[in-house]
Amino acid sequence: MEDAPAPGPIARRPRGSYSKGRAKRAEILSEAVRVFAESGYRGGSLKEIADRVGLSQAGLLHHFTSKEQLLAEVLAERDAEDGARMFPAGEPLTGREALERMAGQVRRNTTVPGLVRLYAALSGEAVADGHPAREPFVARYRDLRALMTRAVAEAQDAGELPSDRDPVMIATALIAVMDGLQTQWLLEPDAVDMPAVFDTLLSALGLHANTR
Amino acid sequence: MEDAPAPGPIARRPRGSYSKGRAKRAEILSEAVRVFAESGYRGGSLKEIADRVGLSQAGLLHHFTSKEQLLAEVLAERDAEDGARMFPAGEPLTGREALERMAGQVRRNTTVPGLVRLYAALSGEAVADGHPAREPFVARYRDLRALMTRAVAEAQDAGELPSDRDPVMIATALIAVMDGLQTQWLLEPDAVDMPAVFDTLLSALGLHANTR
DNA sequence: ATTATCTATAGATCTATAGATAATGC
DNA sequence: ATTATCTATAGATCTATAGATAATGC
Repeated sequence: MEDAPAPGPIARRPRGSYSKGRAKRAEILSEAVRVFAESGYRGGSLKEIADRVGLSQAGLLHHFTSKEQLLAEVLAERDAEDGARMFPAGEPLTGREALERMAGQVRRNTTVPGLVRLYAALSGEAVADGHPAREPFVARYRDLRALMTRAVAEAQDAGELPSDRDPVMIATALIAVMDGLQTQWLLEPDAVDMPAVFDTLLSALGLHANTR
Repeated sequence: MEDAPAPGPIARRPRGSYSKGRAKRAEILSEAVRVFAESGYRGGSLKEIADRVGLSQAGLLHHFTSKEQLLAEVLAERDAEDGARMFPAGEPLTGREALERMAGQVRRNTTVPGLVRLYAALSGEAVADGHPAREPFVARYRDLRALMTRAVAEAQDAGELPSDRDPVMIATALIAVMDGLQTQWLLEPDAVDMPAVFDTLLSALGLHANTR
């Protein structure tokens, strides 16, 4: 009805962010990863993040309307990036390949302690009712279980894994090992060889080492 | 030299706590478990604990000199209790028995979500440098790995597990699964059957179901 | 007399908002 | 003109301590 640019008070239209703003926003996101990794979401303060990117705390909140929104964007960014690495869209993997990607991720994790810390810290908090990371984490595990369950079932069909086990159980266990290893490794890196443990488990489960 | 009750100013000697005090102290400890389980150590406040046991926050600090000391006592108490259940002193277990105790603990965990939450929340925070729970957690995992490594090696020697795998790797993996399952289960209890996953893994690893 | 609690308070934080000023780009 | 920042501040917390009062038990 009144769609035409009404000659009302003043015709103002948003111009969008400047390039300087976009750069600062990205900088904030990556520094937020570090701070949340070190102190968790509750423990990490906006002031700490702001200081590290050279802004006042109020200046930071110009880019993100609340601490919660900042966390949401951090999680969305990490999920997109990590997911893309493990299971690139448009590149269908065989079951075996998916399992090997998972092992590859475990190997890679040893080189990015910061990100490992982020997930360890956040998942610990996220189990609390009403925590802003709870829903994202629920969804993440749900997806991951579905994905890995399919991979395990496929590997079984291809005769690369014994078929007498419920793929859901095996998939859930593999994800659990991956997570549990991170906690032990973060606490005592020299005492826990994450990739070795994971590979040992895969082969103990009967994944026959072909190319590996 | 001056050991005799010096006739100094006034001969004062501490009398120890009254029974009412000891009871309150125990009450505080068990409520602290709940609060730390719900909100973690950082997120859990002394006021919340004090309210629940019917004390003022300052009144609570009469029994524990600091929040950190309260946490230390919570951890010490839980460790003693949980450790005693899994590996009772003076009752030597065979490797197989130790593995079955572990499976039993996984089963039991499904009945005590509060305690599971406590460990999930605290281990997430504990990976941070300087966190008061860090050292206790490092020690706990170190001990647990040693214990389970011995159990796995023994089970191998007894021919109940394939012997071609490094017992340290298997032990570390089993502990990791136990922990990782808790996170997934806390987030979506109905989607994760912890005992079933753990049992499936044990049998997939070749632990032949005798009595089980 | 000693322990158990309370009220009050100091001293730190923390997040989010209001309102001003500086920088950027149609 | 709009975006990017800043300073200032409201309003909540939080832990720990000081100093008073109430309860307990040699």
